Amino acid sequence: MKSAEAKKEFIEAWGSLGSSWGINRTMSSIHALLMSSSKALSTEEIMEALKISRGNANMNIRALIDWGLVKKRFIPGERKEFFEAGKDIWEIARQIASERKKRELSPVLEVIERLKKEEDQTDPEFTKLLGDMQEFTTTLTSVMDRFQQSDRNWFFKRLIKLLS
Amino acid sequence: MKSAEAKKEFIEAWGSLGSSWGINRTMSSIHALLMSSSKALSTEEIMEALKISRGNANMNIRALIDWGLVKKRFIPGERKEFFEAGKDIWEIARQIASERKKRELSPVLEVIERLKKEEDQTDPEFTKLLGDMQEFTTTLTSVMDRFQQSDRNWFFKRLIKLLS
DNA sequence: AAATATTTTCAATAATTATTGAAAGTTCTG
DNA sequence: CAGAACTTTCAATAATTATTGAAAATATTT
Repeated sequence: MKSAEAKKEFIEAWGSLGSSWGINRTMSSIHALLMSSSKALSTEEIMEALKISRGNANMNIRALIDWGLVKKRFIPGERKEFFEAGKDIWEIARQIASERKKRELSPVLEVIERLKKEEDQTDPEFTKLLGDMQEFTTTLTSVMDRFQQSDRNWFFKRLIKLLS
Repeated sequence: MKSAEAKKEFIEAWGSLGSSWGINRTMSSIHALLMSSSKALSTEEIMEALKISRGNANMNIRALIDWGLVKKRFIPGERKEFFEAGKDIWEIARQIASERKKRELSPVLEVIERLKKEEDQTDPEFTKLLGDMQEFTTTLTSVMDRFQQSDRNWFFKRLIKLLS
């Protein structure tokens, strides 16, 4: 299979993955396109490759930059902007985990924490549920924070140890 | 704050959480309702509590059963079905992780694996990306499998150790 | 087996989310 | 600073996803 064809399939698969996890399909497609590209691409090239409008391309490129997954790249002599994605898969995973935690986990955890403090404990089972959830998320958050702070090797080594 | 009010907020928060992670909001709301209920509920009670139609209630209850998060409960003397959700948060997390992996991760990983085998390696950077992804997902899958198989205490203890 | 209770299905509709494209805004160049 | 190149915004529209409600199917009782 030709590399170009494989890239297309990869872009489609990555787009579906994002889509099924609540992320705009175009956003993840652009991300996949840039990850699999050997050079930085302009908005035009992205529009062309994915057959999308300028507005759509622009919005989703901005979102990717906002997520810290894509960076602008200035090319000497060129007037327009070029974009490139990081290719270190551990760094990418770290970044996505971090952003999702910030955007789509923390707000809910804050609600649970507040309810735990404020609810009148009429139903002991419900009180227990809130307590257990807090304990669980505290542990999970610690793991994720370690993952965030750590360099790849540290976390990797620990993981291997955990699995042995 | 009254327990009933806290439960309502919890249901809303859990619904939003599901929604932002690509899960039907009604499905997660029903799950939250059942988790926070001290007794098994009938379809009517769920419809009433969440102000949803019978069809919607039925479909999402089935989905929750399919995900292994909710079970039917027969109540002596009652003709209709009652439903209850497991309340062990570690078990719930394990179940959700397992289902999501099966439904929304594995299909993509299969594509990546196939591409890695079949692509012609014209672009070394792209070949590396596929390889790195496979390595990453293999590690992640191992961790998740351990999490699946393990009892709570085993994983918990290891996690504490990992963090210390 | 007819009447009744309950569950399931699914076409129609509603609600949400994504996309377009053109106008407005910005930055650069001669 | 005028014009050209490029980027951003956003109202209109399209596409997708969720929900309803009533009919069909199934199960239970008399």
